[in-house]
Amino acid sequence: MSHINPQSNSTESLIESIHESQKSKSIILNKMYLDDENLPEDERTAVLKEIFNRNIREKQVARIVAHLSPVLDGSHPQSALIYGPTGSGKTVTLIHILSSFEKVAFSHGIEFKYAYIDLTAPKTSFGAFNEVAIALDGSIRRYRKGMPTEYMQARIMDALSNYRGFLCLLIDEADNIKPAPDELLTFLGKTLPRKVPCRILLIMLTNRLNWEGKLDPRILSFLKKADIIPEPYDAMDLLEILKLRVAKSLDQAKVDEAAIRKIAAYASRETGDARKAVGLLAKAARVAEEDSGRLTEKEVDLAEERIEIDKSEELIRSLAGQQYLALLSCYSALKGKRRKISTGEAYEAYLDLCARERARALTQRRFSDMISYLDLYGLVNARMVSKGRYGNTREISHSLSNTVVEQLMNLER
DNA sequence: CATCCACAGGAAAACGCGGTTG
DNA sequence: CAACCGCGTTTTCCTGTGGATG
Repeated sequence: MSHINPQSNSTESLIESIHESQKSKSIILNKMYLDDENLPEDERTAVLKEIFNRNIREKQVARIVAHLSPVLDGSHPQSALIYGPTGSGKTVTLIHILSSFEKVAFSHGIEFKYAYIDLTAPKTSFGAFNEVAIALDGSIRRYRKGMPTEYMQARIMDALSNYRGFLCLLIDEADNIKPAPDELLTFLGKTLPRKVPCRILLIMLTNRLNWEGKLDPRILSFLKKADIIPEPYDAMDLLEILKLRVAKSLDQAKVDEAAIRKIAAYASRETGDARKAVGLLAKAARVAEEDSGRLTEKEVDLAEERIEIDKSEELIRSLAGQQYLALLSCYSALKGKRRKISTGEAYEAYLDLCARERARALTQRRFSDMISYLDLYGLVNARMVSKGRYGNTREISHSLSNTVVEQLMNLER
């Protein structure tokens, strides 16, 4: 550090100047707001508050509030089951409503609490009880494994034994309890209300429409559910959400309005998933930083493409060995030959590949299954065609862009 | 119109592998 | 330690398919 010769001096100035130019390119001022997962809880709710102050989810909010409103008169509304695709803001909306509702209820002199139970990661019914207990008795520690569920239930009841108001349990991804959700739901819906003075209101969120079909009908009967289906965000909603994020996290002078519109349009065309939209925004901002230093429609296109590539790469990495071999053989067969190949040709290529890799080759039957798997995940296109007398076969063709294929070919593992 | 190709895809048997039991 | 079990994967065997072709 202390010893400075002329050479390192020039290097230092180089570093400085590069740093300067990087800085002038930098768009992201606060990347925290671009990453939903890592946003601290209070910031998160703050962001939400702003979103709702802009009246984005008016209709849905109205629906749900109408459902809850009997509480203000002291009567007990039904439990609710809320369906909605991922990223349509179920969780967000409900947390917002409930926290506001809590305040309103308080001003009406009514005790109303809510607890958020997060089952976004799949849980066993034990794990689910654990979540409930943690949410209710305020302790942070998890209960150790191997504890009887009765004990957990007792803890839950203890926690509630002095509470006489309303308790709303918000169960996120309620369908995620692994073997069977019956145990938890029976307890929450049937046993608990009898043992505890407070009034329990279950709100369950799921993205599977047919979920209730899988439930025990007896459970359904005491759940007395009401269905609410929020529709996904439309482009206008997304635009508002994105603008908010841009204001929070980016250097607005360097962001084109048109680019934001484009992101909103893209995300709403795809799924209406707000999380994806924000993800795309983040990617585009990063692309812009590396590149021109401005976030325009061009950067959005680029980011879109990169997300596409990342997705398929991740997908390919997660493939089982044999499936990966099958994929390789498809594309190596495609490279030599024309645009379309038959299953037989692909299988031959696969056999070759296996011989070279000294891996045990699987049957054609299995291979054909793997082709359908690859087709399902969009790594190849494989549609059934009949060639009349010359049989039925799948025509396998590209579905990945050439750049991806290049990378995939020498993606060693 | 019957035939027949070259596979698809269902069913069931066989295999493999970790874990358990006698 | 062998025998056994449960479970997911793989093989084997099988029937089905749709249109070009004779």
